[in-house]
Amino acid sequence: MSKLIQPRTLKGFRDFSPEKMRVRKYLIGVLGHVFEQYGFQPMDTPVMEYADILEGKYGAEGEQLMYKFVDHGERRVAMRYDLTIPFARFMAMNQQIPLPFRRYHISPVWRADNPQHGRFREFWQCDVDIAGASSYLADVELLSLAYDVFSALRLQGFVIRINDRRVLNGLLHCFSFAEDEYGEVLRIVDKLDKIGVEGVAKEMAGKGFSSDHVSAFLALLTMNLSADETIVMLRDKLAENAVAMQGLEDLSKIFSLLKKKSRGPGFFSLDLSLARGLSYYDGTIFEAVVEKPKIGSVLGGGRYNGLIGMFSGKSIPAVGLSFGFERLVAVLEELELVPTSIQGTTVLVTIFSAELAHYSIEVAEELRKAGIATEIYPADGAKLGKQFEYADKLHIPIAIVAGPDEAAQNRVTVKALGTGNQEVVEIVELVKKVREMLR
RNA sequence: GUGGUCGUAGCUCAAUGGUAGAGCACCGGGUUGUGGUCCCGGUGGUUGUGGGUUCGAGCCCCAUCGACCACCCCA
Repeated sequence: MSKLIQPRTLKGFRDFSPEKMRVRKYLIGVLGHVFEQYGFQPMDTPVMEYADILEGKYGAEGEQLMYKFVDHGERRVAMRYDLTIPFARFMAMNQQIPLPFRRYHISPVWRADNPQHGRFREFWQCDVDIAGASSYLADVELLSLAYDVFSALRLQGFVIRINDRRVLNGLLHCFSFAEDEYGEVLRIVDKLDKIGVEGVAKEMAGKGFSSDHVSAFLALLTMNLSADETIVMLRDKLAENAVAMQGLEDLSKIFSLLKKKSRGPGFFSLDLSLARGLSYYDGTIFEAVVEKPKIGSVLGGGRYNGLIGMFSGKSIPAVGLSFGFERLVAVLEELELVPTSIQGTTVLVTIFSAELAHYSIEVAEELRKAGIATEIYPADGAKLGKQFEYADKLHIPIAIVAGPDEAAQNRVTVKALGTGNQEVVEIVELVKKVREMLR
């Protein structure tokens, strides 16, 4: 006898039991449904790409987390790190596609990050993008879609924060930060909701930024104003910066078009302190958080007008959202928002004996033809009690007994496990009776 | 990648450095045409893995794998 191999899974990689898969399938279903309501089409890309396709797009930190290796043909390859870069590559390779192009993509990506709650090395992302539309109207479509997704998932409180990199850059310029400092400043500012104004001020002082500029800048970012008031205030401040003004006007139109959505369970917020880490965003940026549980952002996104051009040489404006699939799964599980009606088997047909197995199979066929998910107990010697127990454990709502008494009269006993009520019915009445019991 | 907490039966957890246990789950019986409750009995462990210290290690030390937490970064 050879030694047992220790069963184990790689750090940050998981199995999905049927129970876990049920939640995931539900989420995929809701997401896909809303996306297709908005006209987005599904697509997929390979899990591996040539390394140089992905390299240099995610910053130095991102690059360290990328799974890279040399394949059997000596090619330098990398595992998909997100869904946006492969999409950009796809667009560059498929220039016959009519623009604007809307697609969605729900697939796993890989990052060699240290795992934590709701954070894994293999995890699913869910991207929705519109390529070939530079207008704020594309942004409005996506933000409206995000709102509808969260509503469809029955999330009670959520905030979709919106900002614009052009506005942010304009402000950084106003406060005399040098252009090569923007990235670092924004990275620190992004922690505002986590470490507070003082924490950010302290960290920026630590990096040697003059405290006058920093405190005035932070005061502006954290002013407690409505979106409209913020825009009015900034029009004044950014008047001489054409690029920033363009961003501001886009924000203005976006907010005015989204106004009527905010009467539901969530709202949109113009948040000047929202920065987002990824470097390819160059216009609007988005992020969504749920009120509970505290799990970080469940959605990120923004405009990346310059990205696709890196592959095609021809600039194609684009804007997209990336839902945090794993975090949404965690939210649904913790808030118990997955409908219990999403079951597996509806009916278990018991096997009375080997001699009567054919009768049980006939009964099961009848139910399956009617679209009722039915399984037969796969053993011809098990006691009925054991078979009922099995049905009960799997929360199968209905069990059928097809014994000699029933078979002799072309009947079966149909039992609702929940109430314990049972009835003997003719085979021709079976489907009707089962449907009735399910109500 | 850095720092910390933890790892004992399928699950949740006990066990002064001195005989590895409980509850639940599982299997069998009470109940050979009916589950959930109840009663009785039973199976189950190289204590994550590999070394070391010790007369003796689940417990102490080192390494390693994994989970979680804080950084980093992000979904």
